[in-house]
Amino acid sequence: MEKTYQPAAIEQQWYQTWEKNGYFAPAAEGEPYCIMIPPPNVTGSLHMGHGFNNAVMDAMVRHHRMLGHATLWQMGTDHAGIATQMVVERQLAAQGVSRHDLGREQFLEKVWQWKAESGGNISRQLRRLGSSLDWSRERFTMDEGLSKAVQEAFVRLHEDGLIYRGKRLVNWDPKLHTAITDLEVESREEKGSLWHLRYPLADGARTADGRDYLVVATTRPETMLGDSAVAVHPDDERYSSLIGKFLELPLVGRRIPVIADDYVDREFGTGCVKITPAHDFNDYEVGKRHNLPLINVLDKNAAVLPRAQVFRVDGTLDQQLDPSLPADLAGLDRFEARKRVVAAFEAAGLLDKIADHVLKVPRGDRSNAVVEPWLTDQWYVSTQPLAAPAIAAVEDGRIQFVPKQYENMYFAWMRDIQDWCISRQLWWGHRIPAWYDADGRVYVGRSEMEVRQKYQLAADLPLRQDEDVLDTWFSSGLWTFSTLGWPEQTELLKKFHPTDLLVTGFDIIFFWVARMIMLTLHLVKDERGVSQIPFKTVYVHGLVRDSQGQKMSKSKGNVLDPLDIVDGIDLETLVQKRTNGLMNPKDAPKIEKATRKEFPEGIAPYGTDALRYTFYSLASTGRDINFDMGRVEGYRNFCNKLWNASNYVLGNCEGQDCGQDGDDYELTLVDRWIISRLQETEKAVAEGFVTFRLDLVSQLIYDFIWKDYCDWYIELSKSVLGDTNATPAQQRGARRTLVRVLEATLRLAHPLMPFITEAIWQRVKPLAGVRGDTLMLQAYPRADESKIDKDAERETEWLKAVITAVRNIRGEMNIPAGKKLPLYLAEGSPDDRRALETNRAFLTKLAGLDSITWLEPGTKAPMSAKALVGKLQVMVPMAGLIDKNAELARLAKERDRLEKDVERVQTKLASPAFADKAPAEVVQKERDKLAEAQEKLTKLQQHCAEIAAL
RNA sequence: GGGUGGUUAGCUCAGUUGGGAGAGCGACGGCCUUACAAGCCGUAGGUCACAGGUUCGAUCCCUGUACCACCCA
Repeated sequence: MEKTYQPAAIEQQWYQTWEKNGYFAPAAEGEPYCIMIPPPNVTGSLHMGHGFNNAVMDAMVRHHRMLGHATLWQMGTDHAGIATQMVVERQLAAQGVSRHDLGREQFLEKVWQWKAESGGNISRQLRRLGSSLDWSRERFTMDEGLSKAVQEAFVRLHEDGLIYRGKRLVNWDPKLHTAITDLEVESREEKGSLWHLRYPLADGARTADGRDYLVVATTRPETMLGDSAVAVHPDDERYSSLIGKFLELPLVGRRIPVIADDYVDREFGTGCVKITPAHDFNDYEVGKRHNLPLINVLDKNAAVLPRAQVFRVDGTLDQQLDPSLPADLAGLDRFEARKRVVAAFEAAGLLDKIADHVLKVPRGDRSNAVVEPWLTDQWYVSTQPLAAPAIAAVEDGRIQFVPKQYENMYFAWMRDIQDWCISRQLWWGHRIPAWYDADGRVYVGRSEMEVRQKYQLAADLPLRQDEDVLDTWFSSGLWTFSTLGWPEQTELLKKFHPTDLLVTGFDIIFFWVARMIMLTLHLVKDERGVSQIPFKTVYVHGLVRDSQGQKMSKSKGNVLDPLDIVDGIDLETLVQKRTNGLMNPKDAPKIEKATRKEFPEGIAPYGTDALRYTFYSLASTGRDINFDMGRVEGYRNFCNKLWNASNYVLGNCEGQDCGQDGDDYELTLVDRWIISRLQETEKAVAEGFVTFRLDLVSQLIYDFIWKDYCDWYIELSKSVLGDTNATPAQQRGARRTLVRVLEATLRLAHPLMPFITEAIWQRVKPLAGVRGDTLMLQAYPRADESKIDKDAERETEWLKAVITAVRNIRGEMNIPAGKKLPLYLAEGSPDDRRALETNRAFLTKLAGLDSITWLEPGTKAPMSAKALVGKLQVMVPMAGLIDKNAELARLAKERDRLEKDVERVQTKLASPAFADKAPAEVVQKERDKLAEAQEKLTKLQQHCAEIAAL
């Protein structure tokens, strides 16, 4: 192997080998295990969230594959209706072409062309992360098969009465010209104004205080054109006499009633609220209660219409109301119209006042345009009937969320679920399988032909298909089964559905998880006709943030590209990457400064394994994952440690007899100890996988490799392999242990760090007597409890404690590491004596000793620096080595510690309540602790006195 | 306003039936000891946000407060 760890030299090569050999596809044998990738957006490029998410899935998948399961982790992307259409439109715009210039068909060709050229970006990036996805079964939501599934789902839901078409108020994005759902709207507080407008009372009516007008307060004056009423609170005495009277709507001249409704907040503004049912969700509800007309005054661009469109609450046209609107406002954008309306009120003396006001402004998450509540015809999924079984599936445990607390979030949303608007006014997406005749009657079916047949329509009756497409999330909602061939009952579907695990961020529980559960339960049945769930477990993880806990975003300039951490990036390129294409270019200098400060040297190439390990170490149950580059570096060092340790093992074992054949070898105490520790680690790791605690798994493996194997076992092995006194059988035993433990450890760590483990394993396998082409397909280590050796562990702990005691003296006394020391041991028990004899060679080597003297009782020891291991006194003579005052200072520290201990335990034991009520064993433990500490303290004080007397 | 999660070492985070607080990074001191300076050895550093309560005993259980974050209205 190379002398130093070079991730770039091994990663891509191994990935290609794995993929080429088809190792990612499910094995023919074994219990099925399946994860469907949350389909990345086809326009997307890899971000830290993907990095984390896929690292987790890959660990689970590799783990199960090595457990011998037929493991399928299937790749796929979604077509991202709005995002993709925007990307392609932007490209066209650069050439001065709009999609309308091209027409629908040609535009879609352009999109497919774009997809072919640029859609594979994310796939390449996922490969770089080592994701063992089955690429041979890669799917795309717009593929023929999935499109068929989408169509089938729509038709069936419609037939079951769960999809309907209706005229409703929707969130309209006037920039993208499409409806979007609540979930795609982000409301943020922005500064605005509250305009107080006077509406004159009609028919000579007067307010209680004698005015001939009411004042309404509004944040959106332009919508007054569509007012249907003014509402007051029914109990508001200021206005009670006016309820049922009329107002004359300024600028428009329409008569509108004063109505009473609980919705009104008497404290807000003037207590009078203008009601605009066609342009506000709350007003829409008020309008329904009072049967008010819905007066739409805006077009699809949110510009004022020349004539209003008036509907009744049931969606039918209202032809009685005069739809006239002020001619000078027609065609004006809503914000321009707002200025004109306010000016007109002011000119007419009807502007009461303008107050500053902070309000929640709804913006589309894609376009950032202010979303307009707008009255349109849309398709809806009726969610109530779907929600009940979806709630039940989680309540009764068929589906489990990990961590469990997210179930509450799910329930809360499901119990208050709104019908889901699934139509989108886009071109890119699944066209809605509905046809209309000239009278606007709607027919739903799988094709025009089927529709004619199904509804017995004349062959020559002109039909036109609905122009709209379906929400991308509708197709994503079918993901777990559409990707397996549904509606056909394919073998894959039978074998792998329900899938086992879904790994996702909590932010899309509503967008995706909940909808998948609803749609799957309704549409997919097993052979006995029982509803299937989409997955058994939902592993919900937090969002990756920067080390300060800030959300990573382009506009904040704190995004990290996972591959820049893998490959490294120089500062200038990083600055450029972060400051290019900003929505707000003014932020560039600030971002540049922060970036230069945070990464003065750019980012070093840390490799995929180190990046992955960092993700695992942060994969605890919290909602935020604060990503810290310091930890990546730490885990890169860990990779390096493993690499170098393996170099040591190979150097000592290649070309040597490693005791693989026959049983002519001997295991020392420490061989048995490391084997025992390995079993315990394997056991705990298995538990960590079952409970999805990859942070604990990563910590266990880290500690085992670095602390147990490298710091102790390898060091101890040197005293056998480099010691001419050791027998050949012992040396064979040591080599055998070195190699076999390393080989098992590589298998243990492989799901987390696939590349480095594979690269090393290839060299280690022949020494360990293992066959196989790839570590990927080896058996995952399982703990053998019979090899857990408590005696070996106890004795090794003794050995480590004595070595540490000597090292402590050496370190504190500034004795050079190379200086060999004489060691005296006194007041030891027979156990200590025995442990010494078994471990004399180890102790000598690791503590750097030139002699060990066991002092029988009564024998006088030279004046020494002392430490205690249990009751055993560990002594390093001071003569010529140790300064009296230095030793006194060291002992003082130790004495302080002991005194604190004694005091604390004494206080505890002195409390009568403790002795009476605490369990006897706890009390006894405290007594023992006190006795031991006191004895140590006495000895220490004695020792201090002796030294002080020198 | 309602809800959820969080607050542990300078920083990023663990802490699993309540019984002497841990890791990595950073800091300090000493070492190129033939796998590894991306390293080795040693050391320091925490009234576990705050206030109550339950308990013999609380980082852990309960209540409240503060602050942070997110979700919903």
